[in-house]
Amino acid sequence: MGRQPCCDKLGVKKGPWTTEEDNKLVNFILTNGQCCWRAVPKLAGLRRCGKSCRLRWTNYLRPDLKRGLLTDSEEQLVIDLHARLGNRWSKIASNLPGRTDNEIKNHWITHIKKKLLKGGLDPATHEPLQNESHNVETSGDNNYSSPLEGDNATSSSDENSNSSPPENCSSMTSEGHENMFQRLSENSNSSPPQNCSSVTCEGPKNMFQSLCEDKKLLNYLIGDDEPTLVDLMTWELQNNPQNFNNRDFTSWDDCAPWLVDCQDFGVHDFGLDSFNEFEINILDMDKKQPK
DNA sequence: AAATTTGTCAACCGCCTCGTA
DNA sequence: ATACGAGGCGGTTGACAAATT
Repeated sequence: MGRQPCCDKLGVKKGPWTTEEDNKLVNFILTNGQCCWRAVPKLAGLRRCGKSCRLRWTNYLRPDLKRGLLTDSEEQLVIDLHARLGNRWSKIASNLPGRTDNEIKNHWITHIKKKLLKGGLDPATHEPLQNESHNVETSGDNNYSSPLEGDNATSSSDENSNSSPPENCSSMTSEGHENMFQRLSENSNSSPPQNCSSVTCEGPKNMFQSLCEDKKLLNYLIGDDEPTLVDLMTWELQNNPQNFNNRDFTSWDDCAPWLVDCQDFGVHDFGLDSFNEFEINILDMDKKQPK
C-alpha cells in the first residue's frame, strides 16, 4: 500500500502549463499568498495537483526569480557549494538569491559537470580525475560521497547552510542581488508576517489563510463549482462580515504599501484586472516555452 | 532538405521530513 | 508513541530545439 496521492489523479492535468493557467496561479497567489498548496488548484480554478502548482510557482513564476544563465560568479559559487554540500540543490540554491534548486541542478548537469570533466576534475568529488575515460563515464553524481559525508559531515553542512553564507555569497549580495524579502522587511509600512519565505506571503495576514481554517467554507469548496476570488470574497462577506470590519484579513488598503513594493518586480498593480508587466513577462516566457 | 543525434530544461515521481492530532 | 498529511527534496523523464550528418 502506497501513500495516498497528493491529489485526486482523476481529471488532474499534467504536462506543460499554459499562459492561462500561469495567469490564474500568479493572480491567485499574489493576491492571497501561499497557504495549503493542496487547496490552491481548486481555489485558483486549476485542474492541477497542488504539488504541480507549488513547483510551477517556485521554479518558474515567482516574481523574484532571475532569468537566464548563471553568471560566472554564480557558477563558481555553485561549484564551491557543491564541493561542500554535494547534491543538496536546495541548500545550494538558498545561497543564490533568485535561483531555484531545479535551475541549479539542471545547470550543473548540462554545463558545470562538463566543464569540470573537461578541466580534468571529477564532478562528483571535485578531485582531479585519476585516470581513463571509463572513470568519467561512470562517475555519476548519484554516487557522490562528499568528504564531509557522515554524521559529522551532516552536521557540518547543515551548520553551514543555517549560518551565514560563504564569502562568495556575501560578495554577491553586495553586487546587488539583494534578497527581496529583506528589502520588503525594511519597509516600515509593510512589515511582513513571520514565517514567510517569498513575496506572496509578505502581505499582511491574508484572507486565504483564514478561509482555509473555515470548515464551512471548505464544504462550500468541495462543491462542483469552481470558486473564483470574487466568489470567495462574496462568501466571506456573507458569512463572516465581521472580518471585513475587524480587518481580520487583508483589505486592499492594507495591501497598498506591499503592492508598491511589488513594482520592483514589474507588478505595478494587481487587482482583478491587472498584471500588466508581469503578464508580459509570462508572455515572454511563453516564447521560450511554447511546449 | 530530411533524418538523426545531442542538448536543454520544465515537469513529474516517489521518498523523506516535519508538524500535528 | 504513533499515524497521517502536507510540503520539500533530489533524481529522472520526455518534449522540444538546435546542431550535425
